[in-house]
Amino acid sequence: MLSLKKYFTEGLIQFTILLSLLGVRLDVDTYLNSQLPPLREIILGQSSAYTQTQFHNLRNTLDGYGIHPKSVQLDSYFSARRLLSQVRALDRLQVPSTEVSAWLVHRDPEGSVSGGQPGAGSGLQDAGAGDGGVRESGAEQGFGEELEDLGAVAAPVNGDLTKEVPGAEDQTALSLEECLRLLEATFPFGDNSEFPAADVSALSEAVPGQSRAPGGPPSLLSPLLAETESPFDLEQQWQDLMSIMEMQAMEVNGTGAESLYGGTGGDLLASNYSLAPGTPINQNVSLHQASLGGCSQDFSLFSSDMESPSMAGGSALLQLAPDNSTGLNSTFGSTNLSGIFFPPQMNGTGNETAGPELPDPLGGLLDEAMLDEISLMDLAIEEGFNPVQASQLEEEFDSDSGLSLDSGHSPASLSSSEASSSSSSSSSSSSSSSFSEEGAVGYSSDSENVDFEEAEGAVGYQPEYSKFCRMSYQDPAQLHYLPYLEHVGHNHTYNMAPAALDPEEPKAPGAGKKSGKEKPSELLDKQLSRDEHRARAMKIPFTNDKIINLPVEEFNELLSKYQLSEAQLSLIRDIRRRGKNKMAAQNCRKRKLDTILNLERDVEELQRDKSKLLREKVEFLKSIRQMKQKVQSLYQEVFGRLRDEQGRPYSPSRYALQYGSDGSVLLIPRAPAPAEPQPRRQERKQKDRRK
DNA sequence: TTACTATGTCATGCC
DNA sequence: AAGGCATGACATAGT
Repeated sequence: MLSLKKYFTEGLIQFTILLSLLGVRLDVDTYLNSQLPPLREIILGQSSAYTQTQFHNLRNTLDGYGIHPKSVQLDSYFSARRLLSQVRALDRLQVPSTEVSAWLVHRDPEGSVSGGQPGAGSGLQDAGAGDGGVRESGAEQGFGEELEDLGAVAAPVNGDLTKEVPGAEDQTALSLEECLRLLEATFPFGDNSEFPAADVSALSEAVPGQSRAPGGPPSLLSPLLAETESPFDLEQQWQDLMSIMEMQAMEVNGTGAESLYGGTGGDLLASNYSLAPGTPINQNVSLHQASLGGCSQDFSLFSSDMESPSMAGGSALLQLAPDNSTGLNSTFGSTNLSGIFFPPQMNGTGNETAGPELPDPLGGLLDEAMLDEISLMDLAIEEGFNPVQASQLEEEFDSDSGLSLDSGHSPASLSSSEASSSSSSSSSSSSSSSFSEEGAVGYSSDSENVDFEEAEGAVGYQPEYSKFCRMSYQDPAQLHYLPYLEHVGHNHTYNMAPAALDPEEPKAPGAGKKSGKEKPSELLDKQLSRDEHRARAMKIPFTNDKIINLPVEEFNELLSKYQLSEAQLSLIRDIRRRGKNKMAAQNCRKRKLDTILNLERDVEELQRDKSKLLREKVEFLKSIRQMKQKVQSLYQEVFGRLRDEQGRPYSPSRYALQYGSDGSVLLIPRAPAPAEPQPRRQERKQKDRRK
């Protein structure tokens, strides 16, 4: 199996790559579905989940085989963007069919071009871009990207490729998630490593002082900083370029969610910094830090965007978040921003505002305060999650890996509404069908006994199914929605074996009123229940139907009309008791069945709700992160523009901005400076932070 | 033959 | 107290 798996996957993936290079899209699903059912598992892993193993192996394969880049032209770039969008769409929409696309990814051997962005170019082989294009976790499930974006809670990634390779068996297993990552690593927003040289380099070179010097200081591209402001409106160019790419993306995925996800404004945000020249790849920067820190140079902030396409794509949120000043204030309150916005990577950046290593500016604010408060574990507790599930979910958040809240974790999740209920619905449906079948069988004898109902006056007792079915609290018609169940009928009259009949039963079965029926007596005998046989044997002068269903008063009156022996009376009472109990048992089972079905529906609904809430949570977390980044950026802008009496900028290591609850921003000394009675300078700026 | 399902029946508790 | 209902447990027959 293993050899087959390896052989097949290698061959198929390589072939797919070749086809992809030729512009042919290969639909693997056909092959997966038709001939070898296990092949789907071979390629995609169990439950079509894109396993981590394959995730690693793709990288392994690409790395090992050293796929070389083609000359990437602008068209190919857009094609790559389209493929990226397709991959995203696949991830989002839970594509019914598997489509494997291949891309050529390479690392610039010189690294000069790719050096500008973390994760760019190095994502494949180096994986050393820290949080760059390589993620440790390979969860390729539904919410992968969204959860990826939650860099605020993402655990640091050492970016060591070897760490991801261990245990990899299929060398060429390809997952969509991996493709996405590769694409992100190859064509990150603003990335220039694999970017068409004709485009990006032209843009980059067009900016003086923003050369691609690998070791160049990651100067902040804040438009407000005169020293770093490029005479060239680089952002505008990038916006134009990104708008084109967005149109490309829209072609693939026109959903509204994609706008939030796929990256409109997020691209813009990323584009603001995407061409930060010579921004070195901080190999040691954790994603956590990357997303929260790096204010001064923005490259860490940017790197998170690079890593998180969905994050970068949060344009709508990005623009909406600042408007929500209330929420922002409520979130930040009068937090002393001095300890919040201090970028950890300020030192060595060449920016004069840079200072020694400083705490993560927003980490303490959002990560610990916000994200902890709405931790998944809390959610798990509130929603009754399985602790294991919750921890796993949180772990995947931390690992910044993909996650399918629907299919992957919740056994039933995959909400039927969306992706969530895939597995849940499947499991539930299977059980549901079984239950339905059971229930239907139990109550399918309605039609079966119509004949007996019509045969009024027959000696044999026939339960009034129509009566008790109507009498039951549930409409029996609901059991008929499964047509095949109508044919399910059972004759449990226990008279199949004549030897089992009471010895006093008359040999001639035609003693009853039904004897005149056209049916053969033997057949009629078989249709009689044991009590009917007994009644006939005891020569009970009325039908079992009357015995059972007459009201007690009428029943007693009926008994009084006849001179019955003690044995006959006992049998009649037993017949009545058993008949009523039989109906009661049927009703009881029906109720039980309905209860189970209702519970099952409730479970499905709750699972859908859970999935929906989790998706909303992911969106909220994304929004929070975007707001955080926006505040970070604004902080940088404001702080960078501040000048003292001599016109010198303030050192971020010594000063910080404090955000007041009333919207004011105070410049305060970072250090408590107990020696100094008062701050050397305190500026109060009434700034409207809202855009 | 065995496992499972559907149904009937009994015992019991409750109303 | 009797009758009826509900239900768990068991038996039986069928698949």
